[in-house]
Amino acid sequence: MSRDVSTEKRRSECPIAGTLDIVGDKWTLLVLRDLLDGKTRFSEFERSPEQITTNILSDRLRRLEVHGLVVRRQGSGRRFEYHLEPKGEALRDAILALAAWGNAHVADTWVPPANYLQRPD
Amino acid sequence: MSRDVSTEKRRSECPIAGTLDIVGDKWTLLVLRDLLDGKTRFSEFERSPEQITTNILSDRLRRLEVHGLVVRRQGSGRRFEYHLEPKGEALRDAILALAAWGNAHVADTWVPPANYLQRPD
DNA sequence: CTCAACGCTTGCAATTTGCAAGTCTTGAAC
DNA sequence: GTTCAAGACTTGCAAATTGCAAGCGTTGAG
Repeated sequence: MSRDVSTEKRRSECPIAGTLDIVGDKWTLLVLRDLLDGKTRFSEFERSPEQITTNILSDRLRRLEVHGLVVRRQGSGRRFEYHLEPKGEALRDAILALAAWGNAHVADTWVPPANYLQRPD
Repeated sequence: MSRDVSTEKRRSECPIAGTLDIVGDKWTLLVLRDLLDGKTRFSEFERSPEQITTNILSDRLRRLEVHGLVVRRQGSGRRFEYHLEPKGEALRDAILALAAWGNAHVADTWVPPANYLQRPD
């Protein structure tokens, strides 16, 4: 679906641009949100309210894996499980900051429970 | 170029999705970065290293204005100046978090000076 | 053994992005 | 007082990305 991830060009050496070159599209950060929320299976991501389509979901999971933010493991039976690596975990603060902005500035957003996406300690 | 901003549909009531519906594309956050960095003119954004094209830049500035993150003012002569509103300013923390992730996890990103994009006090 | 659910892939349409060129104002230089 | 260049865009069309619907190969339960 999208071209070889390893040939992708960076737009600049700016750290913000570099980050967006990896996660700056319409869907990737929402998949990461679900992973931070503890979801691990393809069908769980698919069931989120935004209704990502399967081709995009599968492409985004592959990219996240290639970039090392996610690992794909065998679950029970022949099902797969996707888990965050430290590199993906590390986006938690950025995602929480986006959530905070949404609650403050976008109308009719649901206010998540106090511990939503919070680092389990 | 893009269709009427006021008819755009939200994907869900999630605050993260709501935020991304406004700023979650390839370019918007980079324009915001430049605004936080004090740039105000069309040609200044155009000169950033990522080389945004003029049609996209003009579209993104219009969207940011419609959503109230930016105001467009008459500068000297008949030039325009774009300035952040509080709603746009409020994305600073999220953008700094993305920059921090980039510096930590993306190879060859330039490390910005300590006060880069920092809230002037 | 059958059948439904899971985890995808494929093909094609619609939308968005990218590129190049062109337009309309000033404001400065000659 | 006329050129000319810079700034701020718009337009048209090609290329890339996204969205939709359907299809396919494994399980695992009944």
